Amino acid sequence: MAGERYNPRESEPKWQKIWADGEVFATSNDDGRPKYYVLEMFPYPSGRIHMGHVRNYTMGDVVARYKRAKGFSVLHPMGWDAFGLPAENAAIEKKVHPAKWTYENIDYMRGQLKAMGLSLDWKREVATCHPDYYRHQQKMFVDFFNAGLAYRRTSKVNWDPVDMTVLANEQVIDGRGWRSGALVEQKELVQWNFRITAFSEELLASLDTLDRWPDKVRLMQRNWIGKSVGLEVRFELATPGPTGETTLKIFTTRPDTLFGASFMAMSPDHPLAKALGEKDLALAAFQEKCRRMGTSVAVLETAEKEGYDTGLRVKHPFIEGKTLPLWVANFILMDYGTGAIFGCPAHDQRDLDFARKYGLEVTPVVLPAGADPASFTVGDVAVDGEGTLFNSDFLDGLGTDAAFDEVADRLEARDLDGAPMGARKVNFRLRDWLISRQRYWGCPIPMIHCDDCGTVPVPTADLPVLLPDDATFDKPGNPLDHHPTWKHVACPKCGKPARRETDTMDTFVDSSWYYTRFTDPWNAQAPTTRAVADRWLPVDQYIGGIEHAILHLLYSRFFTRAMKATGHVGLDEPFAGLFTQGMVVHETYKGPDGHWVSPADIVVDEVEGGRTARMKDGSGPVEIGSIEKMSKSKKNTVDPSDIILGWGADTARWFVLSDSPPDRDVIWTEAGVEGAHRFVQRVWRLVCDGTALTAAASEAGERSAAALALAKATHKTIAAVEDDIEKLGFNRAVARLYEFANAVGRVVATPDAVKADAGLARALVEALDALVRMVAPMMPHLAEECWAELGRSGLVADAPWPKVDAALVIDDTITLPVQINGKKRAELTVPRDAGEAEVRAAVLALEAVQAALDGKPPKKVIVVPARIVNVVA
RNA sequence: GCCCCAGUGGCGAAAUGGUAGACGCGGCAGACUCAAAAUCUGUUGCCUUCGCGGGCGUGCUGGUUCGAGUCCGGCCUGGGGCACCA
Repeated sequence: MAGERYNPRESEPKWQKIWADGEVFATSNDDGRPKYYVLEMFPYPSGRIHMGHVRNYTMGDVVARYKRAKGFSVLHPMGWDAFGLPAENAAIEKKVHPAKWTYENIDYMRGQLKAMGLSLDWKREVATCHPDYYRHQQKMFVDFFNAGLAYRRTSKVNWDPVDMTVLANEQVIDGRGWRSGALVEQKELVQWNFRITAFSEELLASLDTLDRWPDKVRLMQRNWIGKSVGLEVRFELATPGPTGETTLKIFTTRPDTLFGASFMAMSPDHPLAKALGEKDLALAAFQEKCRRMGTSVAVLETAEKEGYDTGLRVKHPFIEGKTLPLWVANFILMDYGTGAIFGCPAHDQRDLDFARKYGLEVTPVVLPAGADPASFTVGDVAVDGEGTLFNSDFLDGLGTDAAFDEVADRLEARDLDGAPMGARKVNFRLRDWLISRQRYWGCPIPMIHCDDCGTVPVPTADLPVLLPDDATFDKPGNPLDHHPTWKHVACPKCGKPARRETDTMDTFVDSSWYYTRFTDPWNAQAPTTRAVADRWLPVDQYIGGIEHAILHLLYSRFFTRAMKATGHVGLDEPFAGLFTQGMVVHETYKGPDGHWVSPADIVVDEVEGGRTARMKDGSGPVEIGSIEKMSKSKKNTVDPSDIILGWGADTARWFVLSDSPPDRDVIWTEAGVEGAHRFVQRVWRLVCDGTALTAAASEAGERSAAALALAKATHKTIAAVEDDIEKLGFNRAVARLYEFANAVGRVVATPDAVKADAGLARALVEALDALVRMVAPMMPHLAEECWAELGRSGLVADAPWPKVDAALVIDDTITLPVQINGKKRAELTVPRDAGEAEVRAAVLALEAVQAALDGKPPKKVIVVPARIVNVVA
């Protein structure tokens, strides 16, 4: 065997079979050792795995295998986020049933994942589209409903009037339906929601406890929840509204700027705006135009600000006789605050843009520090910071915070129609979670509508509510709704004919508790087995894409609380540790005909520092484009199966761990893969060649200098790699292993020295043993092959992580850089435990320091122990 | 538009506020070879110098510090999210 190249095509399936047959990675719920739950975000079964999956699952697998080696009882499961739109699109476009499409994709992708050699417990696999999974989700929905956490309200959707269907935001392109091309309308539907806002304060406060989450994710969630302390103010209308309204309630976080108010604005969906629109054709037309923009906030806020002057006027609460015009404006969201604001253009950019467009007054009332009140003006940039009030009557001279309180106090004390005019209020940006989807391929919402009894939950005994198999997808609209029989059902309360809810759940619901189901997926009676769930949870390390930083993670945090409230789990926070990985990106290529071409179809030539590309089939030159996220549309994808077939899973795994820090994007390159594969072969060669030299290894006495150096390298590497893996710094761990392999290689390259020195041979045995154990979490197949070559029994997958000998990690002397005025000018080697005075004296005696000081005493000498010395001349 | 993040050699990158460029890729030179592949060794930020050495250098710009890739302010560029893609 030695001397031959390592053949992954032969070895990888062999070891995968041995692991599977031995159930090496099956996890028992009765294991007494300390638990470690590592989880990667489960995939949507789109058809094939992509490089992003390879990266994600490799990282998780390294952690899982490493923790196993550290003696933990590791839970490392896998499943499928299997409901969703693409299956329904496939049904429409390819005439294949969503279930068939989904399960076939799962089968194929499971095979791909297995070829990666992941240490997964496949016995716990779940698919969210399977009734064995979603029946429990339906049970929890009913529990949430009974606990007041699920309710119905009216919400807006994007409506395609031609396809008669609700469109996802991504299906609305430039205001038109992606399939029909019809202008999209907003439509109001009564829909199911989860009351996530019941936990706003808690979801916010609890972020502080998630100390193993990235700060950026916590910050994003904090901003998303968007707690703000402000004032609700009821303004008096100068003349009553169309249905007798006398006041307009607004929410503001800046009551201090009230004297700078120059207009009032409300959402096109505000009840008053709607009432006005019924009598004002021009306003109705404006509202219609707003409704055609769709429901996406990003679209609303990037659209040019437009408004319509209703002609109504609103009294300024503090300026006698002053009234403000009331506008309907497209950038005011009905979902935030009260759906109406007062506009203060000088101190809010959106208000300023609006005021400039319509020629409204701009009165600055907050003077930034250092500005001159006489000459201060606002141009096209609003001044939104703190300052001192001016142009503001009784507020003049106050700071912004004091002015806030003064206005709040006065308005709270003032009466308008029998109630205080102002009220301090905490407002959250977070909205309740709309879970209704008017689609087939999702978890049916287990409710029944009865004309007499109202909305009644499906009794537990009748769960699950199964999706009908015989749905049709060639008609516009919701297949569940137009199914001939499915929705007709007897009311569980009174027995009279009633109708099933035909909405299904948002797929984010499915992914909000799968990690809990993994703890006991065999429980047919209940979503969870409390004791088991409580033992495994929280997930110790969750790994997935940064694109899930807000929604999926926030919904899961809510869902866990809701499950706790309904008795299904005993904890609040599901993910103790979170890591967000970067994307896999690749160069793009355009062929001779100007179309995108696949990397598989081209050849790159390196010439004189430059790179050019041409078609493999000789049809012409290829233009190398920018590096972008791998996508089908740009054809810059690399199929993991091709890589695994050509190079082996270990090469692919090593590559995605190498070079790029895991939280940053990684660029897939052919050259990088070749480099990774070279290392696979190099480890194999080292183990084979090294083993051949160490037959005479013995425990014999004194260690030679060479033996000590190798032993030190071994233990320093173990310490460093361990530290790196604990911090998920896989690229650093890889670099340390390269370095270590180089050190081992230098020893193996001197066979005579090894043969003559039993201590060195012993150190080499130890080094190779450690190398294989350290490489095992990353390249498990290669490691097993090497383990056998080393003559070890059993599997390296079952072997413990090597132990660090602390004495070999610490050196006796250290070399300190010596700076003069912050620039490195010399080095100084001192004993590790040298005192500060000793170091200082030695530094001042250095020739370079003497020369720089030129006989004068130093102004300052900074000695940072074991780090650096800086002499200030 | 709003929120968040990133930017360092030819390339991917490393660096608890303390020697910028570890490690890898690529390049160059050499060894082995009839030759090539594979492998191994050396070298490789830029400018300057025969050399020793010196100067410059972490997107731009200003600041804090004995010392800034790292901290703070203002920009530029690229990316993620914005509630029905997952």
